Amino acid sequence: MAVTIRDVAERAGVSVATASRVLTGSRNVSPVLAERVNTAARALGYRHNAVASALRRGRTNTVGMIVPEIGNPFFPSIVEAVERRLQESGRDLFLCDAQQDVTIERHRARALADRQVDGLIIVPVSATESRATLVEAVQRTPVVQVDRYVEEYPADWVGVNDELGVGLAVEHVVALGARRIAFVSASLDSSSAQQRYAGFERVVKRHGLPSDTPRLLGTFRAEWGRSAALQMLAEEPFPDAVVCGNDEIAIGLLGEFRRSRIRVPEDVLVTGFDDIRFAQLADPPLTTVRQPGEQLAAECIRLLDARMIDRDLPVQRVAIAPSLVVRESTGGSS
Amino acid sequence: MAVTIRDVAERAGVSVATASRVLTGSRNVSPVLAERVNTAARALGYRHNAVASALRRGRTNTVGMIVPEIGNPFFPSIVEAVERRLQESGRDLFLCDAQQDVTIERHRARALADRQVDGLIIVPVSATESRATLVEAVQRTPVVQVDRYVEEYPADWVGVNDELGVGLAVEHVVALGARRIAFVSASLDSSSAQQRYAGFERVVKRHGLPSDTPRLLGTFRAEWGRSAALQMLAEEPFPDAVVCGNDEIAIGLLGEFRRSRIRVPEDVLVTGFDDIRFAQLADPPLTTVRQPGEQLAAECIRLLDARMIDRDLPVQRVAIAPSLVVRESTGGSS
DNA sequence: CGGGAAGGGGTAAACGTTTACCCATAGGTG
DNA sequence: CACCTATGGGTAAACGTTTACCCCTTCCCG
Repeated sequence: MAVTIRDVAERAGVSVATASRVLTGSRNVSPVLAERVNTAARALGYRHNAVASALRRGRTNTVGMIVPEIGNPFFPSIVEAVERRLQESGRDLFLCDAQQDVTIERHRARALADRQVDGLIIVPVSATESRATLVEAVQRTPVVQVDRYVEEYPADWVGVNDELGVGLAVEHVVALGARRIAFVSASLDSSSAQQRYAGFERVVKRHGLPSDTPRLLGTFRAEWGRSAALQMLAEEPFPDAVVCGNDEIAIGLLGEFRRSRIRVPEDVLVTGFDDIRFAQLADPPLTTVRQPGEQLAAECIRLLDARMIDRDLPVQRVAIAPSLVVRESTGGSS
Repeated sequence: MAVTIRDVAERAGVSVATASRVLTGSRNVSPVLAERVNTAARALGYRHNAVASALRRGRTNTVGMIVPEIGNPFFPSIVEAVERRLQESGRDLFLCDAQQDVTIERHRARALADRQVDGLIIVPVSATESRATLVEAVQRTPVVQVDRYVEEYPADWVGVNDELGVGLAVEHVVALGARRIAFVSASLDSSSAQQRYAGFERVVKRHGLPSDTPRLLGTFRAEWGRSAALQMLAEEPFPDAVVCGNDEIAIGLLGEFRRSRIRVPEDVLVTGFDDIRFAQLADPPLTTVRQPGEQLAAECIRLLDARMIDRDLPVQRVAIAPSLVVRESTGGSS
């Protein structure tokens, strides 16, 4: 079998305790013995057994993360940022995909907890149906919600102020003269969808804009953007601007408008949300609300670490203000 | 602390052995006792400790996966497919991101092996510099390479026939009358880049096409597509067609062409590779070579399972034939 | 020089499962 | 009835670390 710490100790002529102390640096060991242990370990090709260590210490130096769907290009950006942060403290990230399914999400959460991750970062699939999973997870391990959160259960959260973000987009198109503004987003299953919708309604109301414009709620996918576009094209009057719940929807919308010879931004203004990689590559480049991924990640790890130190800390919800990125889909930079 | 199998056994009035046997189903237990154990477990909220189990059994029911960069939209699609496959056999996937860095890649591989994953699926960052990592991993656990492979080290691989795939694209534009064909791709660090380049040269040579057209090798990113486009615009003569090493490059290229009022496909034909989600949303929708993600995933798991059963199996390399998806960037469907 | 503290070493008991091994009983067979 | 096998149960030894606890020196200080 594999070489164990026992083999190392034997070859170095010390006890396993000493070997362990050298290898983990948990206590001072005389330089002579330390050197002997290190050479023995190297010579034997010793590899630390993280499972045994985890069993004994009760911690794994590992953080779990669950995202609703890794294919949604917004999530990879935040995963990458989180991973970079964790690396600084020498921890590893295990990433799981819930495939937009709360049952799978629950399985993943359990699998991670069963493996004794030191903490869990989760973007809940649903504001309501992910609650049970979250509650269970919180009892087992420190948990931080990112981007989305679960209703009626207080747990740490860090994300962008969605409500404000969509507000920025609406204000922007209003400033450009739009009056009839449509909203295309995902159905209100997730907190982001809810908050973004609320932001839209708030600003529309505040400016006394017509409220009979389309509010089309489907999914956060480009497919939905396409069909929403078709739906709007079939109806009169056509809106001055379409504010979208995320970039993918907006990109789908742009594609369909293009096909139908609707010019953006001349005939209609379009905005997105997230500022994913492809937003600036869209045709025309997409005005959108940028989520500051690095900050989100930094805050997320901070929260998680705080919770790991003290499970009884008061719940924190950190909302970071997003910023508007103006591109050609609303006429380009001022 | 948490409730252990010992607590369950006690409450059910049986030995830990019996409790374990009921809970894992490893041996027959009389229905009466089984029922008692199950109710006890439920009542106490018993959760299986996967770490302890892993230590004792030497296996974890877990597969590790490392991709060069989760932000590259091709990888999520294959990750999703792999995850679905694994789910069928009740295993979990732990995904890691190498951030395009062979050092991080090595860390991740070790972290996964240290945690006793039952197998490792890896898309190597580099054809040469990932070799050491791969060799080390293979000694510790069953490994399957996906999409890319490492040079001069025989290990299982499953991927698409890149050489053939690019060939399809070139043949396609040749059939449409293109003579001067440029190639924009990533530098030849990875096997995919190498194979795709080889496929390009082979078909160009076979048709006796001019070989003084641009061969621009940078990265697999849209950014690079942009600058390659600028480079080509600055030179005479302008090519009839540009075959790109992946979709992201092609999309960057399309963006720059659009800005420079070069019409696609009228002035130049453009093809991609991968058929990522955004290929059909590009402007114009992108003709590309589709990687059959589900098949890749299925084959990958099959290989991994075979290798888990017998470590001494001869090395297998499975190349799946890709297919061409014709869209408007080359004039649309025939 | 007595006593306490500090430093560095070892022994062995955890951590929570799984399972090899043993034992008792029941049932079948010659 | 002797013997064998099948079945279902328990005991306790792993799995590889970490660490509580103990011991022995050495050193410092009053």
